[in-house]
Amino acid sequence: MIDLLKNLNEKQREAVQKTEGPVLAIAGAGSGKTSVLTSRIAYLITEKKVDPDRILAITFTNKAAKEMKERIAANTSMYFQAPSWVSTFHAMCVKILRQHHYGIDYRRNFQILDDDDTLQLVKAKIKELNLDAKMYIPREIKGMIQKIKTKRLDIKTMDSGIQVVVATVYKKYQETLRDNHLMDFDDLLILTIELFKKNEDIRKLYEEQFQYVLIDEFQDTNDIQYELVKLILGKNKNIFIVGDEDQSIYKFRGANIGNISKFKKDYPDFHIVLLEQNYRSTNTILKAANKIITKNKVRIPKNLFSEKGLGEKITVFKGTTSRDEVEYVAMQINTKVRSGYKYNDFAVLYRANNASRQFEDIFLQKHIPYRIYGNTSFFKRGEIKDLTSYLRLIMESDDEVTFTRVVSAPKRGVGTVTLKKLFDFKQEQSYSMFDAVRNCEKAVGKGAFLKLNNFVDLIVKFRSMLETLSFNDFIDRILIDSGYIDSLKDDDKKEVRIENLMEFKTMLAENEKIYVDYSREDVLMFLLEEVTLKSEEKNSDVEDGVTMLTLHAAKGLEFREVFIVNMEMGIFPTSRVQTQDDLEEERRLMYVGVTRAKEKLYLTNANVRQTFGDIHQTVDSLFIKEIDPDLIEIKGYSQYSTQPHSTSYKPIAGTDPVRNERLQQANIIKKRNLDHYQENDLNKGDKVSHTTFGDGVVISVVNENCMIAFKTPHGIKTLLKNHKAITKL
DNA sequence: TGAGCGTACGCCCCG
DNA sequence: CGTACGCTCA
Repeated sequence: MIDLLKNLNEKQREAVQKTEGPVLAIAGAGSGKTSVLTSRIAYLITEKKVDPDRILAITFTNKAAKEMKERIAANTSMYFQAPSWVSTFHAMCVKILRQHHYGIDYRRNFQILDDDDTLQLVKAKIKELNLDAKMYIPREIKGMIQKIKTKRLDIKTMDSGIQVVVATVYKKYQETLRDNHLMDFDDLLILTIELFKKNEDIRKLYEEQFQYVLIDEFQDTNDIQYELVKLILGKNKNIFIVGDEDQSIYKFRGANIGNISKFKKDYPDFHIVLLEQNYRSTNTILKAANKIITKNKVRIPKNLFSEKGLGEKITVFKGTTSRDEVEYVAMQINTKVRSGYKYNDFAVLYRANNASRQFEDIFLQKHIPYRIYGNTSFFKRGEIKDLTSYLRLIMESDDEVTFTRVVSAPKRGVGTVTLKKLFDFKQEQSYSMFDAVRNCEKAVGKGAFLKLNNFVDLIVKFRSMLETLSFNDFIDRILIDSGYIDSLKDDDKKEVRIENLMEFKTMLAENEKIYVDYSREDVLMFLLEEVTLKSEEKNSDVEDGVTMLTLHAAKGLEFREVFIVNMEMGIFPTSRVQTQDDLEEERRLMYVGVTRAKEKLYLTNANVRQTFGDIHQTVDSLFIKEIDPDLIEIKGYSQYSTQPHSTSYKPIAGTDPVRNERLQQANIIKKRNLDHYQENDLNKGDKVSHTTFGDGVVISVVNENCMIAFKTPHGIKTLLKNHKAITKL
């Protein structure tokens, strides 16, 4: 037990040992937050003799949950089992809802729709309402629906313009989900809240079970998550929350930094612990991070420091092309590995998942082992979606989205018109999907009726095979008997698709061995759940490899050396930034990225980049300029070098000089329109027009910001003065 | 009514 | 460059 506290400083120890009552730990980046959390749980189990099952620990990602479980197990040695309630909010909710599904009138095997599925559904609803998808963009409507749900907005008050449309689509969308025993990610939380509110006895069960509740990354919880926590706690006050406002990066999904203040109000007798000392990074890195984050106006001042000395300077590298950038990263890694570093010591961080591609290509070429975290692209591949949809349909017959997909893979001569008739008929008669098919002859006509019934016969046949065949044989039967494999024969990506399907099959087979005590239907249910809820970890079998991940996914992790790549305006910060708030969120993301590095930080970009098939000249990320130049050394073709531009440029080893020259000489380099930035000469009283908010009047201009009053429903907005969306009238 | 083909359009993060 | 949708033809 003494071991447990030995490696902690005084503040950390305090956070571990203050087990009773509400505790708020403000934990700066690298302040040993995970150690505190795991030590606290281990301390509760070993010292306070708390039953592991009576501890609830909520993490933000599945990866964090997994890591925490492992560390607790290590800390408590072999004597105690790790708590089974270490999970994300969503995973916890699924567990509760499967158990008490009857309390909210859902079937036990309800299905969870992922983002793509919900987008499809929103599209379908927009079409159903005969709305113009050009005017009402499905993506945006979906975003607004999500906002209604996470912010608990009252749709009755939505009575102007587009809001009426959104409210209508929302109602339809929600109806479809409920009628078909489907949930989106927000529903998992909302329905758990509903379950607890409707069934006090069930809520009480959990209040009594969980004696100790711990929540990580509290600054990124949203309103419904807060509500849920309150319900689970009830009268219980043993709540431990950890947070850092500077690392709040999930506003886009409803995260509310205000939840920390709310906590203080709701639990006025809270005990606060400040973890300020950083144990991770050199002071060069911390200075850069501090400097960047102080540009944010909305924050509590805080300064990270460590005892690690200054360390190496931050390297800023600008390649001519994006290929140069990638080659440089690869070269740096290889050089260092030759001098004794491990591939594990490096991480490549990017703003968007698609950036991983070019790194994958070059790493493969140069035999640099890597793994990619948190990329769901494998499960989003068409063929994998098709197969999982088959599995869903075999288990859950009422799902319109899935039915639509499977009935056309392969094509069976059933199209949109027939399906619309079928679904309308189903709705009218309140039939289940399969019952609707069996009785729809009058509604859809004889030909379509036969086709639909043949299809349902097939699915029913598959269902009967589930209990008798191994997963391996089961999947083979589905792929062959459905004609799916045959339909791929003219596909030029046939080999890759089949390879992917086989990979998925192997995954199922492996899981089959784990869940031996469950019915096969349950195993399938768990697997589908996992596919939806958890993101893949590609190439996880690599023992020593470079980690590639998004800046978001990097939160909570650390590496000896970190490359933040594609540091260009429009990529990072993203071109979607419109308001000062948006920009501050991007800046926090930069702060998170910078503070992942222990010893050395690289910021890289390229002078020209190909997007949408066009080659553009890029502009450096403003975050580079926010770092004190004394902390930086410049490498490569760079606008910062003392002899600006091409005079100082020398082709980098391993690149193709001919290609570079061609790029520079030929007249194919189009000036990028500086993304979304332009000089706007705005003054108080000016009339302006905004692409999203319409006409407005400038109320004030302060530095790079301006306040503009728009017509209802937009009202007064604080925007970036030089944003392209603004035009002076 | 469904499927195939051509055109238009898009830079996201997570559970 | 890639995909998703709309139009046209069978």
